[in-house]
Amino acid sequence: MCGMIDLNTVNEDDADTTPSEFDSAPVKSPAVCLELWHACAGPLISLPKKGSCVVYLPQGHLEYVVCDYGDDVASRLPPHVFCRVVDVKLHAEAATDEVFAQVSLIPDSQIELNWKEGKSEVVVEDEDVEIAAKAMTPHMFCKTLTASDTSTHGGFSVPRRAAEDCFPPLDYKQQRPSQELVAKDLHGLEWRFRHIYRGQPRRHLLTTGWSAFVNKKKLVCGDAVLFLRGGDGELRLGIRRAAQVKSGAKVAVAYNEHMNDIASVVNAVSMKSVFNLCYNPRSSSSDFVIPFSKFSKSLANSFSPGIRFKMRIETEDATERRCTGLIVGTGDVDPLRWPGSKWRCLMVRWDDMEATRHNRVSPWEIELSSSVPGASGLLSPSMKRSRIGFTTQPDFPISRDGTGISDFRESSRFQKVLQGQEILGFHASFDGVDARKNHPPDPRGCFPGSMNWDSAVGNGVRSVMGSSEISYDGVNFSESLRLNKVLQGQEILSKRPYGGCPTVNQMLEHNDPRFIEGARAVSGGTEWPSVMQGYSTCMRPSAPLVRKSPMSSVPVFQQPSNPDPKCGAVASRGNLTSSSPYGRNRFEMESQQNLASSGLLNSHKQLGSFNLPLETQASNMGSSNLVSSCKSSCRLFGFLLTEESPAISKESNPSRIQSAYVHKAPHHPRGDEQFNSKPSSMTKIVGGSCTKAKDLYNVRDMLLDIAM
Amino acid sequence: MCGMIDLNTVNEDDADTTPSEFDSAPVKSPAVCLELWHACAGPLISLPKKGSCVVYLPQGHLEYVVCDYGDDVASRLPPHVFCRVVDVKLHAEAATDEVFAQVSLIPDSQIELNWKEGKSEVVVEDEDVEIAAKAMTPHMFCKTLTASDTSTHGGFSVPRRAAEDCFPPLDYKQQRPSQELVAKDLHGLEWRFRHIYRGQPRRHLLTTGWSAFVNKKKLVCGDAVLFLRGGDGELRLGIRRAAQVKSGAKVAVAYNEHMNDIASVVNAVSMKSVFNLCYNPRSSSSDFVIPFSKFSKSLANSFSPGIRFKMRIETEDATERRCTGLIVGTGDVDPLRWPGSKWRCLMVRWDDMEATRHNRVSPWEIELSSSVPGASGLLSPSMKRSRIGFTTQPDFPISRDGTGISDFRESSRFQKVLQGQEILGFHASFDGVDARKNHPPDPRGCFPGSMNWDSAVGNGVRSVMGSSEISYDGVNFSESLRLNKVLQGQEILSKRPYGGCPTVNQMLEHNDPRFIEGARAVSGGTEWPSVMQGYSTCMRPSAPLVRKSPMSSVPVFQQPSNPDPKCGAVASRGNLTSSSPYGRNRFEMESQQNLASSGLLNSHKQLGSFNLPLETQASNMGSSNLVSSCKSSCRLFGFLLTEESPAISKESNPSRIQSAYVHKAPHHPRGDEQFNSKPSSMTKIVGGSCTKAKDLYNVRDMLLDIAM
DNA sequence: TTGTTGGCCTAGGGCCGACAA
DNA sequence: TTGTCGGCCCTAGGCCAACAA
Repeated sequence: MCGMIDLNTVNEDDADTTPSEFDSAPVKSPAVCLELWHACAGPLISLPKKGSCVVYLPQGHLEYVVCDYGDDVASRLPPHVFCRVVDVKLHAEAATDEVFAQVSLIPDSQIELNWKEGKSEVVVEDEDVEIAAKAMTPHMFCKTLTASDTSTHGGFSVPRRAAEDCFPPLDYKQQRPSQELVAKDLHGLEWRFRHIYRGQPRRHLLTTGWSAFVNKKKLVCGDAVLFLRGGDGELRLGIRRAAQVKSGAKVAVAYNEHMNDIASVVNAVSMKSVFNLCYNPRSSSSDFVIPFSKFSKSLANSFSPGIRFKMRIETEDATERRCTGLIVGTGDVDPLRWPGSKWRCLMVRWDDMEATRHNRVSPWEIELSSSVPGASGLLSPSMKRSRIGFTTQPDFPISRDGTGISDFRESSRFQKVLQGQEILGFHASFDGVDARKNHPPDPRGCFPGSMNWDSAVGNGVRSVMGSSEISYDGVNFSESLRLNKVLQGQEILSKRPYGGCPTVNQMLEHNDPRFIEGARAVSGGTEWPSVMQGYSTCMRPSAPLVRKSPMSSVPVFQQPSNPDPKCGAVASRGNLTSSSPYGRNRFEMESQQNLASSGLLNSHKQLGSFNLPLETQASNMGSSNLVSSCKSSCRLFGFLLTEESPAISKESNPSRIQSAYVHKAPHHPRGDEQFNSKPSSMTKIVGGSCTKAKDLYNVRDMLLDIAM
Repeated sequence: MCGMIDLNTVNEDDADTTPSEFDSAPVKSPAVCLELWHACAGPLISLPKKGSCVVYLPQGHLEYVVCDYGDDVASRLPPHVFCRVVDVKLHAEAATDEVFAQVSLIPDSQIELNWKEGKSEVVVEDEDVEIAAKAMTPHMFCKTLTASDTSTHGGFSVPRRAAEDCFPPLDYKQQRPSQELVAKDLHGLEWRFRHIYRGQPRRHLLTTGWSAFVNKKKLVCGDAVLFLRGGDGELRLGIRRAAQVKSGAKVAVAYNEHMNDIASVVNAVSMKSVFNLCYNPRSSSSDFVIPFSKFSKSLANSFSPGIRFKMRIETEDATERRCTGLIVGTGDVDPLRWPGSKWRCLMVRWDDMEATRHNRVSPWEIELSSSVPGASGLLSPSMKRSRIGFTTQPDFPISRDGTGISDFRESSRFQKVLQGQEILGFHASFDGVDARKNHPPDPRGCFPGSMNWDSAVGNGVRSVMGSSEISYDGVNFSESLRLNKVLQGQEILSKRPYGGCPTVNQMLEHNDPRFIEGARAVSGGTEWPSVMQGYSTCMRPSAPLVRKSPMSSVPVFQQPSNPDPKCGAVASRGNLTSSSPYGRNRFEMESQQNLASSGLLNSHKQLGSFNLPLETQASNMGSSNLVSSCKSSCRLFGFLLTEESPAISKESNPSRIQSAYVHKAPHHPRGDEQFNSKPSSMTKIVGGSCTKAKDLYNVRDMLLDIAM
């Protein structure tokens, strides 16, 4: 009993170091435990790797922050800011323990130039050796808190295997084995718990100290806690909060920080200096920073009206849905301010009508269902020319009757785990058996990392053709590795060393710089008519669009001509004015897709994918030789799409940037002496909340450096 | 018991509407109860009146926020921004209940022009009739919480008179009279308390509900609560927190908001549009917005090296000290960025050496000790010329042996109240009996308001001579009215209707616009040599300053010549290098001052103060015909200066702007349609925290309107 | 008159095994 | 295996009068 009181007292003291209600303005701790950070971020996280190339889209960023904004930013920024990742720092909110990453980017016009010229150098800085080493953390568990866990009445019921795996062993010979656990949270704060093994039947419990933790962290039923035993034996303790509505104040803070971000980008682009964005893995998505490879590969495709596609969409509970739709047009969202921007340049029509999804998507968000391996790459040069030169060739064939083709990579990524499943470290067997069976690891020992960007962009793997299906095999393997363990619907992440892959520099098929440069200087009529925007759809003369009425949401297409003979799919003939002609049985549709894509795979492989690329960021058609083995998985996936089953439907999707960049760290782009001398004094004033102080400098920089 | 539980439950529910620890970013409620706001703001508050004229000094504002800043602001703003007060809105912080006011200003160059031409029109908008009517609130009390009040062990002990005055009467015939009190706080939230009259001897207590209030408001021993029964009988409940160290986060937020303020000023000045500043009555002072009348009157004086002055300085516990010193020079603080600025243009030397006060003050901060009624006005035209034209006349005589002359307005303003003193409404007798006896109210029924700016600036009363002692009588009366009730060291504010005074437009003695225009275009040598700054002191040739060494803090003056014969004081002869020659007995000094000032009063009255002006903002010498009756008050004042006695030393000082402007509300200076259309949608996003949302618009405006 | 203290009651925090899903 | 419940203990919140300043 004395020990229990001591525990409580200790936690009470610890609590004093946490921010009080009065000064809980968002303050971030500078650095956190790497493995704990990843554990808290969850399996969906994918971060750009230091040294890799990305594309930042200020248009998307601004749209995410405000629906309406002035022309000033647009006039100062290109629609696509090509950058190199200078640094990636991991942080956690002091008040909420929410993890986020600070990504430092530096504009690098060379990336764009190289790309336009068709060559692409990607420098790989293998600074992540120790990161990779530390990333292996098998001893970890995550449990969603039950009502009992969070009630004031009792303690925390520890799943048996979790306790045995993560906690120091108890002396079971004693009648009531117990010990004191000390676990550090993301901020390094220590939390002490009494761990006891008692009851009939025996079970592991955390008693004293637990309720203090629950109170201080404001945990509620549905939140998850996460214990992790590091290689050093130290116990770490993290939180994954249940999806919750953001308060007005939080929204406001996020807005503020976003505007700072954008202001700093404006400055940084003109100064070619570093700017920072913050990456919040668990916030709602708005992909305004994407890997360069994903960007370039997606643009290697041609997006003609009538092409079917699919897209993964996250839901609040971190589960994922897959939606399919039809491209109905292309064109600038905002031809005045962002001419030539690829941001949401595709007008789409979704298959499920009840969804109130955006009717515009960006090329990299989607995967074309009807793309043919090799076709895109083979046709792309002429495509580019046709795009500019008004040829009558359609960019791409359209699958027969509009259903398009879907791939099955999704299904293999779903690792169904039921309650009571074993917790396994990396050394244990993988759940992704099918994938491994069919695609043994790269003989050169190239292990994909858990963070897709790292392995993909960092290693600079890029297919010659720019078609992502070339790299499919490797990706599938990578993903099966990534999400291999789940306990009670909470993923157990087994991280892999990465960075061992050799850099592969390959040529891109894009040779026409105008494709990216876009119609920035073009008022209309050349590329995508900029007078058509919003609900209007644009297309090339070869596939003229006939709109019934300006406000009609159901445009009518003439059927495209010249379907690609190599493609197993046939151009759509359906009159698209009929309401949702695709609303047919999912299984039937996907079976069709299976046939089409499996047939395509072989022809594609013949095109010379000499390497096993590790990434699939480029969104294009999916095809897989796993088709024969994943029938049941497909059914599962179809089931998941129709029923909400969070415990099973948690999916790992490393090929997306699913997060919004919501916070920014400071930078001082100008060498102004007065400003350089200021931070120290200001930091002193602000005291402990160092990051907040830094944010202020942004405002100051903004105001004094830029505004005045 | 059931009733008690109900009470607790109700408060628990109420608590849900208060911001949680997670979203306690400063959010302000849009409007609060006027009388409660004033009660919480305390007696030191003085707000500019709607329609009145003020001078905003961005230099002071910037210095308050950052010690070091770029040249951009300065190049965009004049040192003195003449403005009209468009609006004054009262607010309270949602998280802390701290009151603040939002002051909307619009630049008005006409004020400056008129002033330079010697004429001054001040429009009085008598929109405050209902305000004045509501401002009368006799039924109020304020109690500093004791250890018992804030302990979890018990409730709140209500002072008997307070309970009888503010709470609904109890049925004392019952054995244990009790009732439920419902009081609304600044945000309109209702708090319920059980009010019981029990114990032996009987006393009033708040039991059930009290601890919930203490917890939710995070009250600690030393904070004060404030009950107020409005005219409608509704009970109101406010908080005055004890002086506390601001957290880093708070400092950061304040910084942020200040920068927004300044940015909006830059924009507003160029656009001649409205900008907003926020006025925090209880924050530390930095007078960068002052009433125009105070500004102009103070500058009507001549500030020559060697002149003695006094200045009121606030201390943390809201008490006030009065400091005296000597003017040792004049000149720009920052001749490069703010040439001609009157901000802290006076270099001073304080009498008490241990004080680490700023060695520069602004003219309106001080009151000259040796000014002679009429002398300033009579001499000022030549002064202006001499200032520009290098005459050899000293601006002003200096009192004999450097002690100077102080007035007794201070003393009459102190209304000593001991514990247990009666609570009296306005209708009751004043404590300022002396003042009333000697200075009956203006026969025209002009009652000074509790907010000095209102009566002073709003009524536009200005003396012909520009010497504030002319208006002394009225001021003294005003102030005695203002601070007439104190209970337990907490003031009970009895507000008066104001605005009943007729506008009096009078000519200023300033005819030379260059006096104000300053040496903005002058590089040096004409007015105040701008090459001399920082520690260097400037003076006119007639009163040359001999500094022992450049870094010496003890400059040596030649004694000024030509003391004004009308002045009872004689020019200082003391060698000012001797350390603190003024450090003598206060009473002796003040007795001297009494004699001097009383002698001066008559001569002054002969100069034709045909009106009874109501304000004393202009800081200049004080003189009073109260000299004979305020001997004891003087002693009290002297006592207060030497001993820290917060319960008694609380002083009303309406003639200062003692607060910093720390927060700003939004404005949309640009007529841009896009911006005008934005607020509604953004407000919707932010939801309840409307003011926060507005703040965001500032940032956006800043970024998009100005920066980009 | 009112701040502080001890007495006393009780709601709820917190540890336990029982029981059942 | 583990979520929930009732039993039980005990702390601390909270109401009270006594006492003292």
